[in-house]
Amino acid sequence: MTSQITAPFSTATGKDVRVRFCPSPTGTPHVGLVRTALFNWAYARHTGGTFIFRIEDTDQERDSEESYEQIIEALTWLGLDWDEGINVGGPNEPYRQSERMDIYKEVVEKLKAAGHLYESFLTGEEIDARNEAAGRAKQLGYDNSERDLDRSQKDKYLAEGRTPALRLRVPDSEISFTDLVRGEITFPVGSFPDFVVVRPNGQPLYTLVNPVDDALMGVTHVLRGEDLLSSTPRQIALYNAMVQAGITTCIPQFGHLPYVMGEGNKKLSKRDPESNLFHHRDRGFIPEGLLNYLALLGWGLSADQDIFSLDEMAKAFDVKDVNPNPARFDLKKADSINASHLRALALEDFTKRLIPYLQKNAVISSPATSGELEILSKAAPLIQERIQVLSECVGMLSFLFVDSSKIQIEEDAKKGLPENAKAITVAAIEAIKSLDDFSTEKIQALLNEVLIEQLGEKPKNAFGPLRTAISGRRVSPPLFESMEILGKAETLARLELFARS
RNA sequence: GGCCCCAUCGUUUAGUGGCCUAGGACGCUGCCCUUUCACGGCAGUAGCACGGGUUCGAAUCCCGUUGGGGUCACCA
Repeated sequence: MTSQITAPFSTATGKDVRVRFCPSPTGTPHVGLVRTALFNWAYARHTGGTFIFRIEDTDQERDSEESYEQIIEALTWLGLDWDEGINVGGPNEPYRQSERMDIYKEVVEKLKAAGHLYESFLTGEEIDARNEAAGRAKQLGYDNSERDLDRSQKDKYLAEGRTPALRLRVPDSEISFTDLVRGEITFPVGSFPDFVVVRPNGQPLYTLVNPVDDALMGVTHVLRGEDLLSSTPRQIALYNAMVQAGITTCIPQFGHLPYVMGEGNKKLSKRDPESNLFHHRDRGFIPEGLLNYLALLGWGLSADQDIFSLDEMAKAFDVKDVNPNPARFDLKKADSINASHLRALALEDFTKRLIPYLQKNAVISSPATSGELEILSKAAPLIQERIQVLSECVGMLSFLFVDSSKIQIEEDAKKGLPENAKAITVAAIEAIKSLDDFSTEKIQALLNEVLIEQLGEKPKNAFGPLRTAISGRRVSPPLFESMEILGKAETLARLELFARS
């Protein structure tokens, strides 16, 4: 039998580069998954190559249609477009593995005919038992003992009612490859046993289907998570068999992207809400910000620039520059990056993006009324530099959309107030009553004169109570602007309510 | 346990033998600006895991140690 890797690795560059994103539709999209999609996308765009989007739904137990749709929604929302695959088609249809079973059957036949696959009748328990009997460590797994089963033995098993799984005969040699992010990696002989590629019931497994589709779809660069690193030699062995069987011509190049870590020193768990892409969207990350931050987990545009656009990334991105060490998902930094992108948004765009968050929390109606939109258009510029994630607009702006009776004074807004808060408020009321031109400039000039000049209050003491009265919060948009938006009557109503409380 | 990967401030990164008494960003601290908060500006805090080599010279190359992570399925 063949025991060497003789197939060549892909040498594709530039427009010939073909990368893919091939998630399994299980659970909600994970930020690590998004990072993988992003790097593949960026590499395709950088090289001018092709980005393929395929779905690996060969696990009927765990796959769900809901998850499938969420993945598409995620990519669409993020703006990571693909050239070939789900919903857009292409020369290698279909792009859902569950619809490719006939193709796998054919490949399996070719592989069998070429002698690379053999029938394996032993069950898991029997394999364990054999290892125990042989004094062989259980972790070593299968012992390749059925490589050369003869006809009569097979018939005997068949007569017992057994059906065989199919295993790949792996080379008896070490396997090396040059990882795009880590350099040369070698696995010694015997690192892994012959592995199952088709279940006894004929169902092909990921171990077969993933490399087969990459081969058939002409994938030249496999950029994926570090967790797949140790299965790479197995896949190279399969590729080698496929090349020898005339199914494909070369082995793709591999690049293993570092983990996205969570708290402590563990891989960011699927159960951690911080791993959930939609959780971040709900908090108010915008695609620009989230993608920028995720890119920073293992890659950087330059030594001194953290903030960049998708386009800038695509221009500069090369897998070779990806850092191999695992990176911690740091929400504080992510927030800060997102805030920078929020500030960079055109005002109109920023305003539009606030609407769903306000609606979701019933701050404004859906669809929004023209009155609400008018208030929003005046209020949005006041908070664009004040929030980090969009959902903060709810707390910041809701006081502008209700009348005085609904204002609740938050606890921390009461804390720093001076003892004469009510006297100050009363003074402000008296002053404002006679003000006809209720504009920011006039309000500010007037209150400055009355409270600071005449009463001799410090600005902090003078305006703190008013802010609390108006917004119910310690942190709010600028005070005089807020008053102008509310109008004279509403402003007075709130101040009076506060003065009497 | 076998095998594989990883190792620069708290975090994320720059650094590919001399430009490094190690640079940026986030965080944190202080100051300035200021109607709170935020933004912005300025300043500060803090790191090459350890031990051997190689070299005139090492964060950078090699070996080892330690630490961390992953993987060893008829899941993907």
